[in-house]
Amino acid sequence: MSTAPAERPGPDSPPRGGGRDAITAAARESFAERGYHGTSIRDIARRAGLSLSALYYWHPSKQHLLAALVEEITHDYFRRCDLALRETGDDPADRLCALVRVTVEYRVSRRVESNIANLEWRNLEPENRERLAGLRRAATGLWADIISDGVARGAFHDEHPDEARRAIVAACNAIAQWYEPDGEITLPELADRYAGIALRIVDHRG
Amino acid sequence: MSTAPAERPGPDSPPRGGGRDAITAAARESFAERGYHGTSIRDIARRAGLSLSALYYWHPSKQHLLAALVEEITHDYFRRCDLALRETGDDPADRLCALVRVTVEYRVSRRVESNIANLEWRNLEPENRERLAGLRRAATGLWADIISDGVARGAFHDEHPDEARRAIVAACNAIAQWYEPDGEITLPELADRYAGIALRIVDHRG
Amino acid sequence: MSTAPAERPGPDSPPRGGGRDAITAAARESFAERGYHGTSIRDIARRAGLSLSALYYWHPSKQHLLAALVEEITHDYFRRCDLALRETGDDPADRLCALVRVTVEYRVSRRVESNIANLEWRNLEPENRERLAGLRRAATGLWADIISDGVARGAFHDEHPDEARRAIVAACNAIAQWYEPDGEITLPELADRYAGIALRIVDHRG
Amino acid sequence: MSTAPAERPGPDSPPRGGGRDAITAAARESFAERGYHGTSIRDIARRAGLSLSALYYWHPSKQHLLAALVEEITHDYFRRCDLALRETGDDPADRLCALVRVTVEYRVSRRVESNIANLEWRNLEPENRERLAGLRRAATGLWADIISDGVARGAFHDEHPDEARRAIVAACNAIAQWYEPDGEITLPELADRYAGIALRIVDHRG
DNA sequence: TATGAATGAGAATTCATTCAT
DNA sequence: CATGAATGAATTCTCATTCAT
Repeated sequence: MSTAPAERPGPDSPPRGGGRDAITAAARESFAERGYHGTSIRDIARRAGLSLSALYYWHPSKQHLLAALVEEITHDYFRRCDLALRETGDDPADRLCALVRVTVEYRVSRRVESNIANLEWRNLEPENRERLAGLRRAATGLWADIISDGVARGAFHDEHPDEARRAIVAACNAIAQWYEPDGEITLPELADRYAGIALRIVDHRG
Repeated sequence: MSTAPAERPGPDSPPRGGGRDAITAAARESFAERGYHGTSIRDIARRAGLSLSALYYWHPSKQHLLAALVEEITHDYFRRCDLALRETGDDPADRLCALVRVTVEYRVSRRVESNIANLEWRNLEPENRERLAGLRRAATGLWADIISDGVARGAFHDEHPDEARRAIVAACNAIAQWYEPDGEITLPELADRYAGIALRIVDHRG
Repeated sequence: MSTAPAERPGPDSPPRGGGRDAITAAARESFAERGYHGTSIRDIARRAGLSLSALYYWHPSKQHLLAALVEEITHDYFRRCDLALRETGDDPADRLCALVRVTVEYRVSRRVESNIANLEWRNLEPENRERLAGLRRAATGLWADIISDGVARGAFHDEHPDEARRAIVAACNAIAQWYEPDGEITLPELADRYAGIALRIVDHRG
Repeated sequence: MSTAPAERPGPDSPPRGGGRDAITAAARESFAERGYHGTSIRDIARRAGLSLSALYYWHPSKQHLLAALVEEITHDYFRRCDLALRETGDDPADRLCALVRVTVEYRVSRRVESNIANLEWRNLEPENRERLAGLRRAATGLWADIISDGVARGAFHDEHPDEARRAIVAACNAIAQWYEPDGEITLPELADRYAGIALRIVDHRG
């Protein structure tokens, strides 16, 4: 209810007239390209094809725009993780691979969003940051639980699960920074490779 | 002795001395804390305890300040890598571990600098970015060469050296973002753990 | 169907009557509280529980809203003065007291309106101000006539009737600025006291 | 030697041309003419013959400008009252007349300032208002003490000293709103008339 | 009658930068 | 070496107002 409509009107091209969505899309792209402080609300309005004031009709402030964006992205990512894990059995390796897969897929198919969530977090005002901190911790927990479970069951042999988790997450997150959409490597293939990397990091032994 | 403002920063940043160093230190901290665009030149001057004009005496512009910082950091990091590799034999595993070690150490002991080099790169103006791009590529080359050598020699068995390299580098870089100086883990211990992670990523088999 | 815009729907809409009156009442209160320029048309609409557009349906502009208010207040006050004097004999002291009484009563029972008429006069556009200037002069004339009549008849002995008039009017007008509705003094008592003050100012000798 | 920015103003201000004083003078005139909210900082800057930014070099905000002005005026007025009373004997009638005289003089010779202090008080932010509230109360106290002393000594016979005080003060304050500098009446003469009015209000009997 | 969506002008304030001294 | 004073452009945000529906 709070942000974008449930129905997505399409992946791109803000059509004139869809005020709110055009602004959100423009903000997303601008923040991703130049960062929060590097983006002026004029940039956003221009990109959305609207006036400066229209922006304020839909959003109370630039900060609110960022917060709404980060919130939506964070929820979206978390929901996908949750869903993927629900469809996966309880084998730790399977679960780790599922989480890696969904993350890689998200970083690739939602590059722009991923970079915002990863890089602009620090530009949230404390109030907004705190509101989302719980969700962030929950996402961390998804990884941590799988890894500690794998270690407990003897599937993973890494002795430093925190470092393993951080390394895996950092590697996956970085994808959004270097991935070029027209590269030759396919998404499933990339996901496979990162799943392999993750399994090796936790020292999985079949 | 030249007194011209273009002089190189000789000693290793004593926190507050005379003009130039105070400014550089203040800029470093400010950029790291709030990002380039989130920092005003007044923030820097205030932090340095100097007037705005003093800042312009030493540096022609805010962008120049960033460029100088990024340049220094990039050179410094690269020099350390180079040095470490020179003191290491030609065993790929040894070399990979050496590079991980020096990187982890840098990310921890120069957290602030690491974050600037990693996050503010995109705020360099094209001219400055291009001037440093070669050095960046060279650093990438250090990792790539080691890995491809290891694969060639049969020490590493990973089939996707580019992904392995990116994963290792991303994991190491991320340290600067989460490391807390007063955490209980020691630096050598941390370096060991990341060396292990790296070896597993490239699928090293002793 | 797009989501609600930034501004909250405002759950506590005042139970005011329909459109026009709600707007007038809201404008009256807002102008009194924060002044004409300190009040935005949005403040008024919000207070009236109506949309911005509804406001423009009833009033062509913010300035018109002020002018209408001042006009109504000025007429209302003048009518009361006129009425009171009509019901009073031709004894100057009686007439002066009657005018004081009606003024005090107005300043107390219509505090908000009194302050608007007194303080926001200068924010009328020249056209509106001129339209009401005659009425203002007429009100001044009521006082002046009584006083000069009293002097002529030997009832009042003040030698400076203009200053006397101004002092009496200023004293009465100021009531609207300090009077607290829940104070212990009753309105008739207050009117009596000010009547006494006025008589002393004009140096009335029974 | 000019004062440091954003600090206290010098005692003498009006000479136009030096940044700080020009701004203060321009703000004074603008606020008096159109009120705080009716004045834009552009108006002030234009009037001062300076750029918008110069204004912010000297004053941190528009509100600060108002607060500084009101503070200076209030102090100045109070100081004069205090001084005048110190030079006056302890006869209540003499003291009341002295206070009236100094007030009338202030309202006439500092019309602009008087109107600001009287009309823009409500546009001070709570913090600033509270800081000055004590001084305001002290000024009220000067009047109240004299009147209650006069009543106690049997010099004044008014039975409602609060109303008397308010009426006198309101009458004096209003002068700033109607007085025209080129009117034919001289200042001492005006002061005499108001002293007479005041004595009659308190029902002074020689 | 009313509203939702939009706008251009203008609000206060901050920006990086300059320059005489 | 360093500063105090200033500036024009840009910043975020609010204003009164409009108009199709």
